[in-house]
Amino acid sequence: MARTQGSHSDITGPRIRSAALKLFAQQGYAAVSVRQIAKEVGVQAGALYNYIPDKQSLLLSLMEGHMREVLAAWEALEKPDDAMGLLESFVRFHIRFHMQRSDEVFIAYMELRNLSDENFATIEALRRAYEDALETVLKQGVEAGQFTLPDTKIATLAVIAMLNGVMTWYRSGGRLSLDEVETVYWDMVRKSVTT
Amino acid sequence: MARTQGSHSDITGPRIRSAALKLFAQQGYAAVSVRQIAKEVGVQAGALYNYIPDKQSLLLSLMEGHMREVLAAWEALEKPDDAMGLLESFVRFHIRFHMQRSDEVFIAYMELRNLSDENFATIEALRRAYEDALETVLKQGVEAGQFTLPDTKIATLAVIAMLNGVMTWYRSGGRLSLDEVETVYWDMVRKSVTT
DNA sequence: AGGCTAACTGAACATTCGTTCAGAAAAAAG
DNA sequence: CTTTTTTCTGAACGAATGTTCAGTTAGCCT
Repeated sequence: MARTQGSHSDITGPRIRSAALKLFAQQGYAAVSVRQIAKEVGVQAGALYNYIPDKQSLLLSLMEGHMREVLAAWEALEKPDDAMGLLESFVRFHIRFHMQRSDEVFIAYMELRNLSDENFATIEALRRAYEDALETVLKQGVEAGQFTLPDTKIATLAVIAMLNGVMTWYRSGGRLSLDEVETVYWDMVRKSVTT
Repeated sequence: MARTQGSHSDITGPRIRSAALKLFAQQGYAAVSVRQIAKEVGVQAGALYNYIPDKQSLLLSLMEGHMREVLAAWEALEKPDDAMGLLESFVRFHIRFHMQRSDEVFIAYMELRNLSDENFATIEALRRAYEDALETVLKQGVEAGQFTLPDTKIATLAVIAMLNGVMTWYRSGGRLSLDEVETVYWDMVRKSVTT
């Protein structure tokens, strides 16, 4: 046997990516074998190499794709222009967007150490760009006298870390709706940056 | 050759644990081989099995040991009895303690998925106990009218996530001293839980 | 109908993995 | 000094790893 029924590049390619995404998030990059990914797709291990140069490139591609999507989504969002409204937009956007892609987020934050130095630098630059988006908002608020912060850089990291925490515990169908969670977090963030 | 000069169970045991700790934190449990740990200790791979039943037990032991130490250290701490003072104590304790053991923390939060179901439950229970310590403080503050929180459970998780964020970026010798960092975070936490 | 090519199989490759164990040597006990 | 015990070596085990590739077939084109 060789080429199987209904096989198609357009289909197999994305399926490899989504299978890898799910498995990497579940078990970690190093713990997932190429054969495991192939099995999930329903194909032999060797077939993957028609789509990826090697395992590490697959990881990089997943991470880089995710980071670029986050940035693009934030850029594309319609935003108010006062700092307070911007910050609320960011908080709600971050929680909503990241909750919809918890696997991608998990990988992007956990598998950095499995990247080569060069690839690491690539991803790190993208993450910094996203952090800068928030810091810009905070700086604007400080200048306008709306926020009181001794250090916008630390505040940026603190807020993002806090928001990322949602993904470690929130499960849809739980006690609170996603909208309620957004509001609770926005409340805490707002208070933490104002006087 | 067999037993080498100066070999001693009392020495090799801890050295295995600390080598494993360092390597697991650096590269992840799944990516570190038993032979790598052995090399770091300066011993052959087989020798490790005089000290551990298997690789997984080593991971569990490291995680469990850490969690118990955190809990014990918090219990042993001398604390004020008003909620505000307690919360400040917790924030400063958490940052200081966890910064001194960043490897342990990293492992305890990242390698949960490499644990068997039973072992996972053990660690999860210990983590919950620590979270409860903070939630108790928050509840006390809410009852006393000092804190304003719609949901102490979420607030607990949000605060811990925020504090844990320090470890992803703080490096000693940087722009701020650990004490200053503590103060900045305490400021944000205090404001986020009060009106 | 027949040929072409894209898509996949299945076997093989050298390495590495976690783990076991008989035996050797150092340290402790007598 | 001799014996016992503790601690480690070195080789071996089968299984699994990432990756390559010649061969086979399904779907498209003419």
